Amino acid sequence: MTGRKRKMVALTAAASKLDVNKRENGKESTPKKLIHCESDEAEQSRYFTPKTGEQLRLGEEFFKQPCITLAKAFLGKVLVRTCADGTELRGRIVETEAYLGGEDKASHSAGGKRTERNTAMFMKPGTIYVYPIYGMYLCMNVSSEGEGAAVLLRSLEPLQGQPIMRQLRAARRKEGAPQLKDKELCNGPSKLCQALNIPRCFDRRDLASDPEVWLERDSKSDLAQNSDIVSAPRVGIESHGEWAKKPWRFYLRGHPCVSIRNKEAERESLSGKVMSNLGSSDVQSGTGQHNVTRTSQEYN
DNA sequence: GTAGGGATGGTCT
DNA sequence: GACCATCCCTACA
Repeated sequence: MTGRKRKMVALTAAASKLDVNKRENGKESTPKKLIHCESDEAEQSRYFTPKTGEQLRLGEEFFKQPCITLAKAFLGKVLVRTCADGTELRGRIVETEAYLGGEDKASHSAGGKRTERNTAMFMKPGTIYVYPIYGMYLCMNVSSEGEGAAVLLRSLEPLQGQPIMRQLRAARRKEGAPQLKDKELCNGPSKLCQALNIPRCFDRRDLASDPEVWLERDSKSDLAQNSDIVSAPRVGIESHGEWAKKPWRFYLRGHPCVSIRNKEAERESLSGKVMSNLGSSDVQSGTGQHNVTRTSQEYN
């Protein structure tokens, strides 16, 4: 049996377990053996202990922002996914990309093109757009203000439910592969969909009102406000000419969960900050820079 | 740690 | 039929 076939068998087995639990409980559920992992204190986040019972959820007003503004506003916010048994998976957003639609040729909605697949991009701000890519992966976007505009969620910092995330991610990996570190659970657009069990059927759901997935402000820290946001060209769209160069990927400088670092962009934004601090003109205009208060060492 | 190559099937032209 | 907003594994430094 090839490695690929082994993976498919493992995936099928994991899916079967979900079905078994669904039948036993009369409702969709996370596998029981996964639920028990939740109580493992040693596996809890090193970064953050979530508060409970607080009204932290972001409503529809939050999503009514221009695409680039929203992409930056997402940084530091917490994506929450509930399992049928009430277990919650949490991850802090540390990397996003803005796709503006219209003239943005790298966007699925470029030129106002509307298809069955990208319908969610044209729905009200806060609508989830889930699409398959490369035949075997999914990516999750959230629509923003603007015709056909949406923000791609690229990376999360796992905060809660890491054992479950690890199980979900392991289902697609080779048997006997080394265990994933926390920072490797959600450091890519498709990885975060796997780790939070975001299925294709979440497409067109409303992030502001859905009972199974939502966005929260961080109850403990104002990470994004106190961190430095790096603006870099978007990933994987090299074929789109000048649009590939637009610095519309945003991530928290030095964060270990970012999928791909762009050292050139980091240097440029840092030198721009120094110039700015010296009283120069707006070198980094429009790149959303903030004060530098953290280093990569603080995250490790 | 990083670079290179292969896998994969839905979507669009 | 070509493309693709990715991921994983392996080899090598």
